[in-house]
Amino acid sequence: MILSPPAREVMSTDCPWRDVNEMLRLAGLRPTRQRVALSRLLLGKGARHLTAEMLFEEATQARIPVSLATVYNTLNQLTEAGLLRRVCVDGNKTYFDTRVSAHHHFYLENSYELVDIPDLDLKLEEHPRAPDGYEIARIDLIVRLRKIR
Amino acid sequence: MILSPPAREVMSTDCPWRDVNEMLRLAGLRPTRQRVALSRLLLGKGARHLTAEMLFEEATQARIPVSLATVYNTLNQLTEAGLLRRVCVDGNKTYFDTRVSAHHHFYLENSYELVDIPDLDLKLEEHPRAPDGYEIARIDLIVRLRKIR
DNA sequence: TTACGTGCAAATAATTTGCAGTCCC
DNA sequence: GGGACTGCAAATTATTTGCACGTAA
Repeated sequence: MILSPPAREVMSTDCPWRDVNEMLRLAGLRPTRQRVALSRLLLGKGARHLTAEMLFEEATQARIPVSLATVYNTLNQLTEAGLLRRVCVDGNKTYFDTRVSAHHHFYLENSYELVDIPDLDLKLEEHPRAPDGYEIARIDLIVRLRKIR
Repeated sequence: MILSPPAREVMSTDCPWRDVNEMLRLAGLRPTRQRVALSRLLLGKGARHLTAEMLFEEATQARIPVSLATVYNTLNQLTEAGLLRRVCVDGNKTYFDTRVSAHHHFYLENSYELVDIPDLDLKLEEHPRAPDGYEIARIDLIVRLRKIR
């Protein structure tokens, strides 16, 4: 089930209980303890880029009892529902981005961090038209950065 | 060891024996049976996008006795040497691109195929400047395509 | 000769899945 | 109460590595 953008906008601004519950319900997911807790961690503080392992770690620190498998499942379900976006950087780790609107990324090769590129900095390319018979599903632009010296 | 662009240009245009041998030697790799054979498959016919598994399959069909591990090792060594470029599309498969100069890709989501975007079709974006202290290592642009209907 | 390569099988790493028990509606 | 969800452990997939043997210089 795909959530329409406006619905998402409202829900993710901050993170009071009812909103997360409702968000999950709208996404067709039962608001269980684990899902609610993970959603709050994810969406409670602006744009974030997390791996499953990172979120699991955070949950553990926050004394939220949840298994790694459930973290994976939840991330996949929220992605499915359009509440998260999968970002692939280097093949051996999958990042999940809490900002789902169109935007691009810097990848810091030294620290393995993913950072949003401010829209202002990017007068977007006239992107190529899709070949006949195809439509553009999405455009991923990743600028890989390396520390100088 | 990194090969300078001009050297590469010359070597990869076609694929006579001596050139591949020399190419490998210049890259600091001993031109063994397997490496020579794999290099010819890779570089013998224009731009290609292959996974290790695909190359292994091709080698097997061509009666080239080589192990999957050696295919992986060779791909990594050639990438290291700047003769191939790693492209990450969806996290669970690594593609190797035989074209190492700057260019971008279409990814066909239905067939899991990677295709070069003709340079003509892409008036390149004024790409964002790197933040202070960083330099741009590389820019990856992937336009994901989906078949219409 | 001798260091570098190769093949195989075993090791890793990230992620998924099967299933028995648990919890929301 | 019943189906959806969770946790655990086992399975999968892509890739890497250790080591005995082979081969190019």
